[in-house]
This record gives sequence, structure tokens and C-alpha cells, in this order.
Amino acid sequence: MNVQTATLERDITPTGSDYEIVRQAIEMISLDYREQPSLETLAEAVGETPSSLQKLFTRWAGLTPKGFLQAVTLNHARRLLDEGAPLLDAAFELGMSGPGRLHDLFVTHEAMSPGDYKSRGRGLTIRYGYHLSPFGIALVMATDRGLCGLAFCDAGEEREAFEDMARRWPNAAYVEDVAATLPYASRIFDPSRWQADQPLRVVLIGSDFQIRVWEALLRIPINRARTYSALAAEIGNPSASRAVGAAVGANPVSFVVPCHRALGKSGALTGYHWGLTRKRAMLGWEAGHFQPQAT
DNA sequence: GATCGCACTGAGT
DNA sequence: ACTCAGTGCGATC
Repeated sequence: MNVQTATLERDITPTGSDYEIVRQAIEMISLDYREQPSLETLAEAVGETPSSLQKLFTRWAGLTPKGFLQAVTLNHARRLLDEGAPLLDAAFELGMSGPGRLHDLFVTHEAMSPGDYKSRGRGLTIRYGYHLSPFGIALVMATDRGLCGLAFCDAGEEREAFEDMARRWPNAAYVEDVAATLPYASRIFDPSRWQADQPLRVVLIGSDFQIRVWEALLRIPINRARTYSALAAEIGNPSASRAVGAAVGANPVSFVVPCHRALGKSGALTGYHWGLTRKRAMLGWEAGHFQPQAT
């Protein structure tokens, strides 16, 4: 099947189509963050007027470009890591009537048996579909037990993303089925639907070690982060930070298993399978959508 | 069990 | 911020 012409389900969120512009702005912000590019500079570079960029960006991020810029600085990243100062979270959670913490409360997961893992997907039917998301095109994959894969790409890279995923379970049968994946996509990218009533079912397909790392990731609350070494300590292998990095990088259900919340000890983003810009976008987007009040 | 490669870290610049 | 080397560890054959 020609993945390039595969169905792309649009409009699962009102901000999905903003991402292309936002991505360019974020790339510029990251590259020139020392320069603190002005709104005018950014707007010109992405071919928008300052006011339309401001509006579009804020709709997407819940933050102005300036606010976003502050949210993705090293200092802010360090704050996400700070174990001792969850004051922001406490205040937020107490007053929380709206969106809750997605990952530790509202995702249920199961791990496939080691045998299933070793068979590299044999006997498994995986349904997949492409959906426009706040972070570009999302490739959603699911078995009948639940969500098993979530990948991201920009327009034109659909095939690469698919092959990247399919390599993990080469013996599975793949069926494009946008109707089957749409409910996952619309649920995942709409924070107003991050609620406990119907937890998102996730199937983790990986080695023992990887599963332990991914479960540790699921325990990181939104708007917090962990270092690779802290994650290593948490799973009982304090010196295995590098191996943890490798396992985090192999996470097949990105975003839902929040691998974007793993940072280097300095607060640096260090790496992301689907591109550092996307990791930055996710962290900024979460900051904008889940601060008690955006500043 | 050998070999490979890594989304680490810390020190030095 | 960037490079560099020392690393431990899991994955793979």
C-alpha cells in the first residue's frame, strides 16, 4: 500500500493544523534563544503577521511565543526536575477540577509476555492510521488489546515513520484502519478528555528492562521531569543511566508514555527519537495547557 | 559470552 | 555550550 496517499484524518483537534507554523517558530526560538527573537522577527520568518502568529501560537501552546520561550529554557527544565519543589503541582492538583494527570492516573497498561515480544509480533494484527495532531502527523497503532504504538512525523515522512514502527514487530500483520485509530488520536490529544472514567488502554511490547523503564516514565506527572540517572535508580540499577536512555529512546508509544519528560542531569533535552523540536514542543505545550495560570 | 552501541555524566574548555 | 573520554549495561548474534 502506498503510505504516502494513506488517509490522513484531519481536524482531530482545533490546533492540529497550527503545528507546521508553530514548529518553524519553535525551531527558530531554539536556535536563536540567546537572541530572544522578537515576535516580529519570528512572524516574518514563518510568513505570518505578528498578530496572526501570536494568535495562532497561543491557540496552540496555551502560551504566547514569549511565554513559551521562557518555558523551554534550561532554568525551567531544571525546575521540572527539582524533586523537592512540587509546590506548583500541589497547588494545581488541589484546585484541580479540570484536566488531571494523564499518565499516572488515566493510563492502564499491560505488558506482552516475553514470548510474544520475542516472536516480534507474530500472530498480532496491528491497525494503524495517520492523524493530524498538535505535534505534527501522528501515526497511531493499536492491537485489539489497546494502543501499542504512537509515532510522529512531518508531512511527506509518513512512510519512514511507518517503517520505523513496523521494524519493531516485523512479523505482525498491518491493516490501515483510520476508523479504528481515530478514537485513540482524538482522546490522546484533547486534554479535556484526559479523565479517569475510561482509562486509555496501552499495550507495552518490549523487553523486561524496557517495560520497567517505560513504567517508570508513566509515573512522571505532567509538568515534571526525571533525569535518566534518576530513572535508573528508580528501577534499581542506579548506574544504568545509559541503558535507560536507550530504553527510553525505544519507547514505541511516545507522548502517552511520556519519554519527553526524561532529561539530562543538566536539564538539557539531550535527545528525542522524533526530533528535539518535537520534545521541546511537547514540554512547552504541556506547560501551557497545565499551568494553573499561564504567565 | 563476545561484541556493539548508546536519548549519560562530569570535567575541562 | 561544546567536546571528550570513561563508562555500565542491555541487546544481539
